[in-house]
Amino acid sequence: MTASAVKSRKEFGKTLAVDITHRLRQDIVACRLKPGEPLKFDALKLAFGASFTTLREALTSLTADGLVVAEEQRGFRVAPVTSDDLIDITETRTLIEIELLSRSIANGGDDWEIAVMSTLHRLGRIEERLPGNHVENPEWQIAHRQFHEALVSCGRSPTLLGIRASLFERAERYRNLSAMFRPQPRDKVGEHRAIMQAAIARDTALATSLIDRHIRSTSDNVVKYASHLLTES
Amino acid sequence: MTASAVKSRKEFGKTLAVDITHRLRQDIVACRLKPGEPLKFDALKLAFGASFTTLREALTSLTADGLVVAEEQRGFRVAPVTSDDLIDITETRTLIEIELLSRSIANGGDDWEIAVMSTLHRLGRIEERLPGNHVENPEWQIAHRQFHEALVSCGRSPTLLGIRASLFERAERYRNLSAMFRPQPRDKVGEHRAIMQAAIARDTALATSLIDRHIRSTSDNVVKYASHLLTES
DNA sequence: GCAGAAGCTATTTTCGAAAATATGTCCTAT
DNA sequence: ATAGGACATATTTTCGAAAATAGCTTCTGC
Repeated sequence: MTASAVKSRKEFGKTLAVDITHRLRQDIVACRLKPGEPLKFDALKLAFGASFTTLREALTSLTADGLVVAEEQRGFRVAPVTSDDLIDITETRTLIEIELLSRSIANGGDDWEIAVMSTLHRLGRIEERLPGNHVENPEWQIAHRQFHEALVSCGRSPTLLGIRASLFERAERYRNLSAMFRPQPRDKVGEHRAIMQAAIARDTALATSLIDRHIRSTSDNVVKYASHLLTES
Repeated sequence: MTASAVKSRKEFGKTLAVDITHRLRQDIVACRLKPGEPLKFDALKLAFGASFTTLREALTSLTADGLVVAEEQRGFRVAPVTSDDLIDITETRTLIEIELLSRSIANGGDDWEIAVMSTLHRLGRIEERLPGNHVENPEWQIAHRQFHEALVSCGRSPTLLGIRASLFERAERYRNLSAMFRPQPRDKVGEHRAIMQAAIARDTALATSLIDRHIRSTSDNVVKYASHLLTES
């Protein structure tokens, strides 16, 4: 267990349990906690400086997110990574992302266009500064997430947006897994720009088809470079 | 607070926390715990016979399901019912239910057809026995849920099926709310049979259009008979 | 009369000990 | 040798007390 060391308390939320949930989530998504790894309370206590109860609450939250699995009376483990799970996430994401992007294109106004363009711009600037493998760079990850969030931000469905956010995180874990072994990052700049342009142009058919391919090709890349890490099938 | 009295321990799961999660969920879906009602630990302790910690874990789980809302440092409340939320759930359900039904029609074999027909048959028998308002009857509720589950059971996506199950529960709470005030139950028998027939006939377009209307009309009925209970807008 | 502080009460949140359960080891009988 | 049982250890799960926080009431100064 090489979890994040004890940082400043209550970085993310008002309560310790919420804070630890976020930190555990980050550690799992970043694969600092390895897929399938048992999450034992003694070790977590040491790493996060919280009691059984608080940790238990955090793990229960993450179980709902699909990042942790619980076996009753036998504790918690980091959710394993499998090709079936990756396929499942990818298919579900395309369905939901396409729906939300369509709605955003229909509903978005000036502010939406500005948000999409500016988040993409920021992402581009970060990529210029770091020509290497930026997927491991947290700054890039945040900007990347914010661009995709901006695209769907006018979907007007809290439920669907919540599901989308959760799936994005589960997928991000697989991306991080593959990034460890990918020699050079594939060029997403062009893909992102094309999606932005189609969205701003209100070309729903093109934009959704591009986002569909974007999600699928990301998933294919994971299979290509990290298949040896995926258990099952 | 008129929650379910302390029943036999560990009815649903191996651990007490999981058990209490299920019981609390049932109480919320059945509206025995009213929407918006504060869930105070002293009262819950009395009603469920568990400690702070265990209750906290259960409430955290239900927060992820959208049946409970948490305000940090200010405790938990039963999720309020609002027209916006009902619309959101309904729209999201149609999207996901249509997708899963299409996939089931494409993938389902003999076993699937048998499951769909037999669950509908059971539902019909229960409705015959109880010509009144059967929505309040737990036996009917289980059979109704099992019929709809059977329809989508070959959707082959654990993630999507999990989301569907969660949304079904959230919608069920609204149905129960409206059932309290609806004078006579509308006749769902015909609707259910038509959906079953279209599904078995592998008429995807018809089946999905029927399920879409089925979900929307259920939602409309809630608005019709329980609008005075919905806060916001 | 009222704003704001200070203290008191109600409630949530966190903790570490104790109970319950699972897992591993060693012994015995066949 | 091996299956099965009994003990010992490791780990999770649950509990109630203690700490932290929010909300309410009262008091004071203007």
